[in-house]
Amino acid sequence: MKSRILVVDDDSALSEMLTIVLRGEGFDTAVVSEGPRALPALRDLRPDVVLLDLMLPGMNGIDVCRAIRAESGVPIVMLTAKSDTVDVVLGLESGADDYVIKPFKPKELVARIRARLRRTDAEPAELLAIGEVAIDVPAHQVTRAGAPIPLTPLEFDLLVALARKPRQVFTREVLLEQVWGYRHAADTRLVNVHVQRLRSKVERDPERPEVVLTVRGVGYKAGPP
Amino acid sequence: MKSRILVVDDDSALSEMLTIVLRGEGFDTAVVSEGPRALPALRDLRPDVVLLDLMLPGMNGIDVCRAIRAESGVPIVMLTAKSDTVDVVLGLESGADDYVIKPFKPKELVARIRARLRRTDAEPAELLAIGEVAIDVPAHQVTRAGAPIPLTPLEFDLLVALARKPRQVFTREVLLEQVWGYRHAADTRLVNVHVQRLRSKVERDPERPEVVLTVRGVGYKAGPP
DNA sequence: GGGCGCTGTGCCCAAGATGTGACCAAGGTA
DNA sequence: TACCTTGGTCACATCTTGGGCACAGCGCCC
Repeated sequence: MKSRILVVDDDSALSEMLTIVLRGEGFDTAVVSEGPRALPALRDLRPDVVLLDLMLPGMNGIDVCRAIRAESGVPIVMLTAKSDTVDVVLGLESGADDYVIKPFKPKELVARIRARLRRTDAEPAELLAIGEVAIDVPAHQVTRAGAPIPLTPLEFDLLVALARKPRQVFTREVLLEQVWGYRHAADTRLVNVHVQRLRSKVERDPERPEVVLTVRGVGYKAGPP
Repeated sequence: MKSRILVVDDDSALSEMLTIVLRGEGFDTAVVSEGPRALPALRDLRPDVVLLDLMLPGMNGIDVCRAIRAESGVPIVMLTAKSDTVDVVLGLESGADDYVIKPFKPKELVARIRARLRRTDAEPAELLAIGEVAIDVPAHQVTRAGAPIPLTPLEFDLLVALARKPRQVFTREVLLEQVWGYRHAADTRLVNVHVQRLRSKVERDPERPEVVLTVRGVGYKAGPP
């Protein structure tokens, strides 16, 4: 059974691109280019996900989002122009479930949509937290105060491994085994380097880590409390 | 051995439902309906997981969460009303480990709790205490009245060795063997020096040790319980 | 083919941890 | 009291550990 996606977007070039990408990934798609037409389309098509561009003429994307949410629990993924946190926060408050920042990679968008589809019928998201950093494991996304933090796959796995047992110390050997899959300890400096890279992205002040802490002579652990 | 779950929730309908579900799944449960009662319950019951309703508005759930975290590493799973609020909550650095978004299916909640238990149960938290000094072995952390005390690896090992058999006297030779791994006694003054360094960090008044006591002519022992 | 992002490795440096020697203080004994 | 043994204190040299670059190989996507 194909999943149906409703695209609400007034930029015809973009919506055409989206249509091609999504059809190529095996989704059914429909496009409406004006906000007010989103609601009728929603009722007719009963899409599984709504993809909503925040920049719409006539009706603000936020208002469209609220209107949709008022009468349906359908997952809404928003497209926003910049990483402007104000937009993101507004969007989430108005009922959007997820957002993607332009410019985005088609693969990323698709991944995000698939994650959203999985989540509605399966289990709720596995959400981990270290301090004010949130980790959405199935969506493969890390955010700090709502702002997304891009991580490489390895960095993500490393962070998740630590976050799943918060406050517990992991030796470098254990991390090599759990994250890298190395059976017998190789060069443990590898871990140092990736911890440092992870910190440079995740920490507010990498000089004073709060998320990934060093336990000298032992290893690392996910931060306090 | 049944796992104990402490439910902190002021919504009696919900907490009743939770009790039924969790008992049906083989957990022991206890419910407190007011935030301030959570801490005493925590000390009495020593639950394996705390299930904490955020109880918006007012957000006193956050305060309860912080209070719990200040004195225990017990896993905290939060119930929150909407996915929108998760980011907000995270910004408050409450110290929760996991979040479940309402409305949730009972089976999902149980799955999440089991996952959390699996993570922490793998290595049952080894908690030692000498007087008011607490030692969390897997976390490699020592605290006095909630305040963390930084120790070097050697100092930590030394303290743990003593704390594992409180009141039992260890000769310097035995300590050298257990902590340093020296097979045949080297210079035992080494032990003196490190005991002294340990005391300077751990003792309230290093002149009058209460944690690491000297037994003249024999060795050292962990202070009275 | 070209560019880019991810990963792994080598090298250097600073901070921290450890071991040792010398000296002092306290307690016990003749 | 004088002396001896035991433990505590301090200072310092050395070793270890972790962090910070820089760079090379590789795979992937244009």
